[in-house]
Amino acid sequence: MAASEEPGTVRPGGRTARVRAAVLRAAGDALAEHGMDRLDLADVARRAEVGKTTVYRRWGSVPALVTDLLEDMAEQSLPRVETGSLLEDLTANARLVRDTLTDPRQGALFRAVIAAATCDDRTARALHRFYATRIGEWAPCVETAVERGEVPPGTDAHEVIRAVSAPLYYRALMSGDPLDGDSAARAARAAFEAARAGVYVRS
Amino acid sequence: MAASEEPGTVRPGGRTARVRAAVLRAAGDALAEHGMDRLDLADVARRAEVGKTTVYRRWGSVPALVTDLLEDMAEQSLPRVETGSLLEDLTANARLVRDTLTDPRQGALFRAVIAAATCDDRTARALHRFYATRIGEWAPCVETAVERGEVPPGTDAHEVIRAVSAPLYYRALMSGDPLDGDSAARAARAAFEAARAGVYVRS
DNA sequence: CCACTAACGGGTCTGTAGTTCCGTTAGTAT
DNA sequence: ATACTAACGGAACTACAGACCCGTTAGTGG
Repeated sequence: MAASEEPGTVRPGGRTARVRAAVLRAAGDALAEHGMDRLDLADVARRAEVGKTTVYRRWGSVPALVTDLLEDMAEQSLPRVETGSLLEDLTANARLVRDTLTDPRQGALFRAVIAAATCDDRTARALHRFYATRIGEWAPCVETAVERGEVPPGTDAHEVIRAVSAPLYYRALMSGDPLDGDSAARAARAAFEAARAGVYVRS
Repeated sequence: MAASEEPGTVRPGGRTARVRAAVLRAAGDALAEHGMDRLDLADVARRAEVGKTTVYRRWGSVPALVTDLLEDMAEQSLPRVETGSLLEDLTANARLVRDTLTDPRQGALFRAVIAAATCDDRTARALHRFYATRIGEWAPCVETAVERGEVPPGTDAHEVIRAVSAPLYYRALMSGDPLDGDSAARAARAAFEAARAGVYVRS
């Protein structure tokens, strides 16, 4: 008998699922309040009204819990817009990213996850998958823009989408400059102009 | 007598300075090896060949130590180049940032500091000051480019420099995409083209 | 509906990060 | 050169995150 599978895999039904949901929610709350270094699994258990043992058994470490939280977030995909203009699409994306980073709960959560990824390889991989998914969802709007002739053929769609997010994350995490409405518009315009100039054409 | 000043302020001479240097060096080594969450002040003390008590007394917490380390790094300013062309200057800057983030020691250190800043306000402020200084050092090359007529008048020099770094940090910390030579060149070109198109003109 | 056992949960134990105490070393002022 | 005391350092102490044990609850398959 293979026996010791991960707990929660054999009976993923009612209680197990409820516990997972409650713990992830509590972990999100705790992360948003104090950073990820002050995250105490016993505290998460208390908030989730769940036995401390359960949290240690199912997740074991802070990075593991954060990773699971992230994978849960990745599943809740937001619908992507598709206007007729690349600049408008990119601006919509920039606004979405800006709103996420500015939101007290979501923003703190992203900061915490990114911090956790610098310490733990599994979390880092989960984070990379998360962004790969998100970027992949938005890439088509660049591809249709190529077809419309808005940007040169051969433009790397993923690179354009990354270029929109990058300055916003840079402000949020590194430079600390305000993330106002202008930042989002400027990030979108910068990516748009660079793409039009052929900077992102694959060599 | 005001008495209890911070230790190290009254006699900053020989021994105190030596201890500070040894501890900061050891902290850098430890940060580069395992992430900042696995940073143990006792371990730092051991590496620095210094009493554990001293480390706890002078810094007390991981974020405080990281902050001091960062302020120490900020003082060691690298000379900035100034070719006759904005694109070349920006490319030089991009290469510098890329090399820093790719270097095993420096890269790990920056990741750790950024992670620490998400948990601790003092560290965050120190990090923001650090980037403000670095960006301020490079801003003049944009200003001379404005005078030469390479980019429109009213262009926000700081914003251009930030735009060069942002995609590189984004790759290093969030998306996990490789930081190859092309990335640096592309980051510089993107910032350059956006600036030329007037995206960074102050409104 | 019942049996079987996966998964939970309270209580207790342990390793270690961080604190405190007090004697020692070495900057600094005269 | 000497005195004064800031700052260091070893050792013993404390508190708490995380591991473990074992009895209880509730999904799941017949």
